Amino acid sequence: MRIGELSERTGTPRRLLRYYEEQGLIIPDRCANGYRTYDERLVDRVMQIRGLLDAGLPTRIIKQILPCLDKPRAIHFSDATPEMIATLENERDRMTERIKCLTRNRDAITEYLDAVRSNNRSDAASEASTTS
Amino acid sequence: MRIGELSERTGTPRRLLRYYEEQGLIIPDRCANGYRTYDERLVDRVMQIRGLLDAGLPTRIIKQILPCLDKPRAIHFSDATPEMIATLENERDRMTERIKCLTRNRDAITEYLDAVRSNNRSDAASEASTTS
DNA sequence: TCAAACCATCACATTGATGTGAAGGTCAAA
DNA sequence: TTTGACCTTCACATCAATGTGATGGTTTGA
Repeated sequence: MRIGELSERTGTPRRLLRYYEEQGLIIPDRCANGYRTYDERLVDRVMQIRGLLDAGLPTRIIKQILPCLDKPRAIHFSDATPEMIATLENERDRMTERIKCLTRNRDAITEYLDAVRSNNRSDAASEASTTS
Repeated sequence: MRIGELSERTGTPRRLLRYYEEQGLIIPDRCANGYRTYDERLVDRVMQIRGLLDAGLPTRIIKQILPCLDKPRAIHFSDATPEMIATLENERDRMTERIKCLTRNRDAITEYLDAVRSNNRSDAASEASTTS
């Protein structure tokens, strides 16, 4: 598919698809006229990239971890230098921290919302009992 | 405590502590000479802010959700306008998405690391059997 | 009392992710 | 064959988070 379709299907501005390419996150083919042409699988890949960006990872890191997330992965064992492994372990730990932080705060929001809701219910109840 | 100590205890540059204040995330007192003075509790608060920033939330959103994460929270019910509730529900959902994305990818990294390790083990084993 | 180590404000720079638009090539349909 | 909807590259702009440094006031200890 061409860039327009990928853009529509992933909800990503064309500008950013080119940017991700520039950052080495995706590598489209080119057809004879110079147009980029994207493999079907890049739809998921782009959404994965967007999710990771939204979760605070910079493209530099995403580029490093992306190749390790594919199966079959035997192909990528060559990347597994000790430095790379250390990087991955470090990023995994940072992601775990992020998950903890997000979970904690999300749960607090949920709790707050529950409290507000039950508060409103009792408001409504007492109002009903005084106005009727 | 003053800004230097808070900076040390949270690992946060002074510049950023002032920035967070400018964004309305923390509100230090001032002593007579104009120096900022921070409550003990702001240590945790700053680390919470940093965690959320690192997890991809912008200060604008952090500012909105922070007041709802405190207990006792009865004080903050006044903030609970319908728009605020909608915002919170929306942010909660986005956080859930982030958590899912991070978890999925972190688990994939873990899986990759496990695969690499077992691969290295079998390398070592076969090398041992051929060289000894 | 003077130096060192704090603090203040202000301002300009940078970086990463994005927005926007110009100038021009390609292609399909009227 | 021309129009409109694609595509290309290039460049400049913006925004949030952060770095850095200038300039100057305050406090503390030798």
